[in-house]
Amino acid sequence: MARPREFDEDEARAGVMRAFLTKGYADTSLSDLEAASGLGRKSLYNAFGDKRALFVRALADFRHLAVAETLAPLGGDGVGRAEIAAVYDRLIALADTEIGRLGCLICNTAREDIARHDAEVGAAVTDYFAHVTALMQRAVETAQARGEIAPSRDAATLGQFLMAIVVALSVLARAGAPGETLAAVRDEALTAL
Amino acid sequence: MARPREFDEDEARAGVMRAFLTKGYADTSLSDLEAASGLGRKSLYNAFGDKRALFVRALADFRHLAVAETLAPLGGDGVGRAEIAAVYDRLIALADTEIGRLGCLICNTAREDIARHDAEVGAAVTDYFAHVTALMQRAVETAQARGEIAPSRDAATLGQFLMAIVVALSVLARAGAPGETLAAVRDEALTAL
DNA sequence: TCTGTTTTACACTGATCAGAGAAAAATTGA
DNA sequence: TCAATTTTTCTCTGATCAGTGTAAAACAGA
Repeated sequence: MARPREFDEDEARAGVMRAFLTKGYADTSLSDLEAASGLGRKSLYNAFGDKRALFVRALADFRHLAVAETLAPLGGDGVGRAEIAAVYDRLIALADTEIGRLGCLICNTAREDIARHDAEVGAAVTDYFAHVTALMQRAVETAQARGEIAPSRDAATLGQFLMAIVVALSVLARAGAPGETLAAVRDEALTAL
Repeated sequence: MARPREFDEDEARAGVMRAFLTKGYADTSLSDLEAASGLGRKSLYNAFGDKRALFVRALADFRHLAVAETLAPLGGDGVGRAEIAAVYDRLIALADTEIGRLGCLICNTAREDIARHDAEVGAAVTDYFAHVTALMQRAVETAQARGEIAPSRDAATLGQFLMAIVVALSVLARAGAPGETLAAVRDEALTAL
């Protein structure tokens, strides 16, 4: 039929995601993306489209990765207070790795100009935050049913608060905050429950 | 002596700060800075130095502005729980304004590549977070002395937690989160005290 | 071996970037 | 009115930007 691809698409996308994590959308050049993915420019365009398309895909890749790994404890049934704590623990452990210190691609993107002018990018940010909020709220409701959290507390309000802690931990990790600071944030957030 | 300046330096710096708030360091062009400040390129360079120098000054300007306005309740003596709440209320009120929706220049900068490679910029981020933490810790200690917060709580840990809430509110404001979300974060954070 | 198809490598485009050079314009002191 | 000084306006530079055009390379089927 035709010449086969010489690259692995998943590896290339992982490299692209890492490049955008490091420098954001605007400041990442196509040369950066070539280097990070190992692909030539024309191959990148041929396989994924233009820079914006690459970024939108990276946002989706990051969300899937975050849901599958960092937020994994909240994914199953019967999750409660322990799983909320487990997510924070994962975030703190991640902050001790090279990739984790790059922060959260969605949180980082919230600060970019493209999030304000590109509806799809803006929605990716909003939707992710809403998803984290919903996961947290569900865990709160289960925890309340189990008696781990007082039933008088509003689960939706707590869900938003617990999502904000995820955001704060990601931003502080990117800012290079020490592990003790992240642990302090986790401890007090859990105390609030 | 010589030809006098035709511009007001404070106004120009305010415009520069707004431009960097909107698009960050890397994505703000000198044309953007010209438009935002009302100055020609050569006047900008003559008065302030290069783009990096303009940015470093904008970071300092933002910090002074934040300390003098948003964090003002924490500045005096005898500040306690009410003043912590007042700071969060100011942040939430700010999020309802055009400038407030641009977020916090320091938090935004934490995500930029320049914060990782430029020591002075990185220090500006770290120092600001440390300053907010110290202000919060001091308020906690006063509140404990007054009996507003249990003396068994660790003031340093609470200070870091309360700083993280400031960061979260700023990032969520930039992300366009509704006021109810910000209020939920504030309410639960204060409940934790 | 040849044809058709896709991927690859590489040079090229016009636009924009940060910054510098040159000279006119605007002031003060002489 | 003139000299000295600084700000301003404008032009220019080499570099880099995102994206494209071209053709060689690598395969499958005939």
